[in-house]
Amino acid sequence: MLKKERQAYILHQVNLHNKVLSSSLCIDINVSEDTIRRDLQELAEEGKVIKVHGGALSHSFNEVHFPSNGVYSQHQKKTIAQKAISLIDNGMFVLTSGGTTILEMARSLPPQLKATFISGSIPAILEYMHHPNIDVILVGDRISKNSKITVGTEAIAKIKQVRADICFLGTNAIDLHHGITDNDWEVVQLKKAMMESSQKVVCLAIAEKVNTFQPIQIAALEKIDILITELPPDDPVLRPYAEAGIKVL
Amino acid sequence: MLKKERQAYILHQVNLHNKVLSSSLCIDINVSEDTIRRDLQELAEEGKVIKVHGGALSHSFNEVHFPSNGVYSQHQKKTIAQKAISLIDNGMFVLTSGGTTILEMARSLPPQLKATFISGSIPAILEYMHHPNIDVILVGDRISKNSKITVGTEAIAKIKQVRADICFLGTNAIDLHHGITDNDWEVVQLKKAMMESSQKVVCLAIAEKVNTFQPIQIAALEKIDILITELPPDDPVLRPYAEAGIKVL
DNA sequence: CCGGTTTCTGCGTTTTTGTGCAGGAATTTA
DNA sequence: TAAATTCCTGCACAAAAACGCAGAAACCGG
Repeated sequence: MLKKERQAYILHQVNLHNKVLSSSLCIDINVSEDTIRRDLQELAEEGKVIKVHGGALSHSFNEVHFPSNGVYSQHQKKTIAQKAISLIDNGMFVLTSGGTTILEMARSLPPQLKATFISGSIPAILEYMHHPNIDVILVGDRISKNSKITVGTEAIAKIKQVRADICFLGTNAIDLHHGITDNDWEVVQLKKAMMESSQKVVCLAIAEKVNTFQPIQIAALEKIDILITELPPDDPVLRPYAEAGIKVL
Repeated sequence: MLKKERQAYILHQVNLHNKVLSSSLCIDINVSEDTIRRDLQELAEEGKVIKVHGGALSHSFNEVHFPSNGVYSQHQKKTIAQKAISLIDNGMFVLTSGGTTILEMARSLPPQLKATFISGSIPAILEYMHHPNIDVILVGDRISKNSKITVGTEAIAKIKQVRADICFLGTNAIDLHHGITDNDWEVVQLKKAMMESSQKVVCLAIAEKVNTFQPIQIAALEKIDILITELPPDDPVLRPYAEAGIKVL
């Protein structure tokens, strides 16, 4: 069998099934694994397949277009993300809400981190999926198109079954009187459930949102364990929160 | 034997078998390998064949190689998508699996369609989410990074609770003996559940996948109500399926 | 018919290409 | 952490290609 012919066959298989194992290929066409590996390598260099350990993947399937740009206050959110990540250890169960700050965190997770992330936020899930070592649990239910997150009783029931180590909430508004607040009733229900299911509750908020409030309360300040903003922990704006017993990072 | 005559013969062979080995040719026409090689070279320069190490390939062989848009067989899949969409009416509950064919269908849904779509496939969900009038139910559980779909007992249990009107399966392999088959155990479990929960089962498969099979069976042919390919319904390849009682579109 | 030229073909040698194998490194899995 | 795959590197060997060359056939104008 000719080399080109073989490669065409491989490419065909990959496109048909979206993936292919080198072991099965070398039985199929009866050549050594080395030959297959070299073929896959060439095809990968030409950009026709994606080579992975043990085989190859179709290019088309793996390219999920994700809108990574144009995030509001991206720099601040990156700072917040870094602080948040320092709270995550290997083996942890992590609950996260949606929101661009969470998204930024998801993108910044170190590749060697092994943990389990649970979320109903589609954009966040997309990011977690790209991570090599993270197990992803998706919370199902009806999808709210506005917030791109699953909402509803099913979702809440599922979250309540979880016993997570830590929970990260992208926070829309936080102040001393009202605690954390939001403007979407369904999302509020969800976040409440998330807080109940976690040992530790972490709020991520850019400084702009500190000392603002929204119509619906998620929880009082006392329920929050840690508050993360892009400001240094000793910033005067944050002083009252620290005094209220919240650990400020 | 004249040179022209020889080249005509070679060209004929190439077009007939899509490939040709210089070694077999030189036994065939009883000339030295050099002569054959020179002939092939000329034919290649004229663009009539593609010369490779050890022989030559027909041009058609190589043309199918890589569609620039990224999705393999996109045109066929668009055709399939159109046929599939004709089965969906307003108000229906629709279950869908994952796969690029389903994705193509999701992209082609008419904007005025009002229906409820249920799926665990992340790429499909992304498409449904962009649709103005569709309610989207996401099936939750652990995410399989390979197939970008939720798998596991929770997902299966949720699907079994559903009573969908119709179920669209992206099909990896279908043949008369084995029915529909696949190579990912978890995905198979999921598809089984989907079939059980639906009034009507529709298989979407490009013609290439018809009359092929994979290691694990999803269901026997009898369980399928409708089969959609890009071919016209009366294509001889599909005749046996129609005779087996499947409605072929 | 005849030199001279061009084209075609085959042969021997040198290069290049393709393939498999052995070992050790790296990565995955139990 | 240990065992098992899989991957990579260098190597050897075989097949094929490239190259130069020479003999043979065809072609051609006188």
